[in-house]
Amino acid sequence: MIKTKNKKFIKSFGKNLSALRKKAELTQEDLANDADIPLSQVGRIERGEVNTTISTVYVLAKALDIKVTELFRF
Amino acid sequence: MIKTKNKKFIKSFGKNLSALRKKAELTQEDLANDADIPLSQVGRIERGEVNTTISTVYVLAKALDIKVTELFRF
DNA sequence: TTTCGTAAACGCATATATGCGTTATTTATA
DNA sequence: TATAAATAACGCATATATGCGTTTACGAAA
Repeated sequence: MIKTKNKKFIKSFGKNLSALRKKAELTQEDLANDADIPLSQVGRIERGEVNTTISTVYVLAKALDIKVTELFRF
Repeated sequence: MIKTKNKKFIKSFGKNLSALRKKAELTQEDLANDADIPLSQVGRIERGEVNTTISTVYVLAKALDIKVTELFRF
């Protein structure tokens, strides 16, 4: 059970990821391929449905060619 | 199965957390209490044994009174 | 050595992220 | 409108993070 505050944090993270992905002009599928994770997972993360792990954050940052810290700048 | 590169990332995260905790002059138990997570979990994260989630990173940052991005500055 | 504080290292159950599909639904484009 | 592209929303199995407790190891101080 995720606490209310954390749910908001996870939602914000997803929104930020979505924005950064679009800024990079990538589709969810592109990002999924580049990060080598399932497309469905990218969707779930962006929608704030899952409390993703730091290793996934790492591969997403790599694929977006940005620093991990950028994904948390919101 | 965590990839080699990611294992290094997780290890680095743990080391950084440990350093920031000590800088805040907190024991693992203090941090666990403040972040409201099990003591055993703090240990596992610091040793790089687990690929922790962003919500745990969030509560750790809160407890340490630092920004989430600081935990990824390494 | 003995005691104490701290961290490591267990075991085990439960919740949930992930991985891999498939099927809607929405959005954009011809 | 029709078609395609992109995303959402499923289902389900597996891996693993978490939660909680206990035990062991280790260093420092008495």
